[in-house]
Amino acid sequence: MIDPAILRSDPDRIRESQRRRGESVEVVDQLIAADAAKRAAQQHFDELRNQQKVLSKQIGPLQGALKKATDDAARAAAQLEIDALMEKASTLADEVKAADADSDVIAALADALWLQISNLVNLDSPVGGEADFIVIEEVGTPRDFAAEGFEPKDHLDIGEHLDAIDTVRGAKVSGSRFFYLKGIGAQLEIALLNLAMQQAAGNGFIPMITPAIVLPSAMEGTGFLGQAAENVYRLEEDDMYLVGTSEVPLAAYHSDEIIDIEQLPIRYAGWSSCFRREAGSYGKDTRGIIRVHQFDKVEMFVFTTPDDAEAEHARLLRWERDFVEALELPYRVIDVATGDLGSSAARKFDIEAWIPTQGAYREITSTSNTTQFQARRLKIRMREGDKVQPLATLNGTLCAMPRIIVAILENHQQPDGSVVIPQALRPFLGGKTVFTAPA
RNA sequence: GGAGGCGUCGCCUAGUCCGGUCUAUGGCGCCGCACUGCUAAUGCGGUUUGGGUCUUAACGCCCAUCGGGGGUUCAAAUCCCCCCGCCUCCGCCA
Repeated sequence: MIDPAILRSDPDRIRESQRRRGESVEVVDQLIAADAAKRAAQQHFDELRNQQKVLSKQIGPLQGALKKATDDAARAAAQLEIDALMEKASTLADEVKAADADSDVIAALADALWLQISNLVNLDSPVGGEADFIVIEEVGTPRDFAAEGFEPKDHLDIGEHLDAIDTVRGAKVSGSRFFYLKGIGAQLEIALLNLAMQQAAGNGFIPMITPAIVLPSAMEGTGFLGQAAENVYRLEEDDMYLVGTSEVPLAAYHSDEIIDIEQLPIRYAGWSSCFRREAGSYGKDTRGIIRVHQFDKVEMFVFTTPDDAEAEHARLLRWERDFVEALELPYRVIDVATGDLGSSAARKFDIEAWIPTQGAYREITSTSNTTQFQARRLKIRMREGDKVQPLATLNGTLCAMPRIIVAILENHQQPDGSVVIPQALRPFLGGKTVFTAPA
């Protein structure tokens, strides 16, 4: 959630953000009313509760005096006094109970509205929908296969030729959008994992292997139960969720904690399986492994100060580019438009790799500055002297396996169906330079 | 899955049997001040978090917070119920 103080001091800023996102503006006005009502109800309760405590504290000592009293007259007098107070206290107790119940209902309403407000967009983000991104830079030159004299095959043809990818049996066992990585394919993923983790560790990231099933609080805290909820697998029996990214367990790792500012930034590189229902994507990318229900990913996640967040965001993008460049893939960087940010991000940069058989750039990484939005929901704060305030969190893809594998196979394929291995990966594949079909 | 024990404001800990004197004890750590040639030691004071209110601000005051939720009561860390987590033992198991 965003800073509640902004709702009172500068609601127009929130309205403008919602407008740029193409999300509800009137929810802001509902929230202003609900927020005021919440505070009023709380105040009413606080007052009554205070009266009740005052009364209670008078009754206590009187009870003691009553026990100690020796003569009947004193006992009767004390009893009389107690009875009078008790009567008042009794009606007050009912009022307190009612005020408490009221306050709970009103607070729940306000809290529910808060969850509908997305993060404040960065004013530098291009305004618009999915197609309104800005291309920041194109790097590398797509190969000219015509000049080389052959027609490029798509990643699935190559993967099947190398016996590296098996989507047919994936579908047989688990249904559509599931696949096996086999032989060379499995080795390739492991090599990519090692390269990614080596790079991340070199940049100060702590390697992490995270849970892939989390409680609702973690899912909600990271903002995945809003509009994105339809893409999340839920375990009905246990009321738990399969994560779509290790961003979730990494962000929630420090939930309810206060971190000394001296320890920031804290950087984690998380490795986990990711699960996505891909609801609403029927018919899209049905061939191959570009869009699948389960895949593995190395995710970078950073806890830092709000002041440092933008600079860290630039660093995350740089590290993502380093990785893609190490794999010798042509790519471009885009500045994602406000309507396509997701609820948590204030700003988002995607890297898209060139996919020869599609003649298009396709997303392979995404890095978001979620400012204090997730931290506030997850109660992750930093201590600076005697001040405590929510810190900033950021995330970025280092290596989403299927899409990187697609890009490598397609961009580095040879006329004979083999695939040249990028230099950087060779040390993790026993020095092998090329993938060829098994005999 | 079964049996037992436990969960207190950074860490450790008292309090829970028997409700009010808990405004939650003490130690460690940390912060400030004093003393000191410096350090150490010592002394004094402070030190949960969130919300509200007042204020330019600070201070102050009020409410909540003893794993979470519900209940009993004028009053709950304390009594009752449900849930969660941790530990020990047993069973099962990659």
